[in-house]
Amino acid sequence: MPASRDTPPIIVIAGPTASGKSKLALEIAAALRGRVVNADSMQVYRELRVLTARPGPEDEACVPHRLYGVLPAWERCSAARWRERALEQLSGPDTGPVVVCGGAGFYIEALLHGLSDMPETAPEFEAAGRARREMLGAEGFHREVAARDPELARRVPPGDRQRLLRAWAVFEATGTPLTDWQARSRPEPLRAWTVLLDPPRDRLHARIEERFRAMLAGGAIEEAKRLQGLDPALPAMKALGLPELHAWLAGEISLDEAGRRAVHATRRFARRQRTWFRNRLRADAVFREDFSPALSAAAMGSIPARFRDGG
RNA sequence: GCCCAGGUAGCUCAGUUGGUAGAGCAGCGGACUGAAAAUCCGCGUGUCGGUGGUUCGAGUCCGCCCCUGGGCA
Repeated sequence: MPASRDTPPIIVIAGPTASGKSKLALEIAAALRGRVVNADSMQVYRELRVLTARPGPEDEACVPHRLYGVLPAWERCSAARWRERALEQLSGPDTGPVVVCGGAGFYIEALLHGLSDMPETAPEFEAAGRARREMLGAEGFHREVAARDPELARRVPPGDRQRLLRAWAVFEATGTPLTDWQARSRPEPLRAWTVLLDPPRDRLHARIEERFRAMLAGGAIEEAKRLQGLDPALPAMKALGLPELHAWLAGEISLDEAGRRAVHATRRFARRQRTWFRNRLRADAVFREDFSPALSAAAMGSIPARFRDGG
């Protein structure tokens, strides 16, 4: 059954960073008279424009872009928060297909397959967990999590502080193991047509490098300066290139070195994205060639009629 | 030309009194249910610069040669 009457068709454009997603999404949304919805965890932050290669005003003038730059950098986005807002986009007054575009595999999965329903946990619990881990050490903390949620401790190694912290905090906040919450059923999956861009590694690497140079020329330094002084633990402060530019601004490394590190970090990120998409995303159409008008036409052509209708 | 210090994995280097090599980084693969551009997990054969010798056995000891850095002339 196609998407129900009150839900617009969903087209997903996924792929590693610098694979040409935004451009393709724009073209598809323009052709089908739909809109682009951001599925990138960093492009949601208002102050991050250059460093995240966010679509510019010209693009937004051409086609409606949603969920880009919608949160200030000092707030914390999350898959759940993003998902809620993305769902709003599916039930809003707009017409035309929704072209979900982004490199955050986790976000895309959260939207399409949902997250188990569970209460939010106040940030204090996480802070307490951090202190606890500091005190007990990695192994000790892992054992403590194991006492509360053995199933999770089995899955998650002691080194994975983020997941352990989350599990600890959820138990402290709710008295119920995270695993139990996660065992709750997820909603019905949403139907979507998923296009994956997966260009050759060498091309991707070259593009990442030239793109970073363009970012520097395009105001990345000013952008980084404006974000100096914010808590480096904030998600927005983890944007690729930002810590590196901050290190340069602090006089710790040369600009060249900052560039090398940023490009390097971006490549590694692209590798993780490919792993996710390759193994976890169920793509309906995969394009491995470089971005081009021909690819754009082919991608467009892959979309079945029932996903084109703006109903 | 002489003296010294080095030449070991793509890079930086370990290698105990001789028992046919191992870390970090890079790279690659993988995981992923409210931080995800995050957070983790796994994967190490390489003419030990070359060559001749000593030895049951040489990255390790000896000779010669080559290369790199530094010093003295």
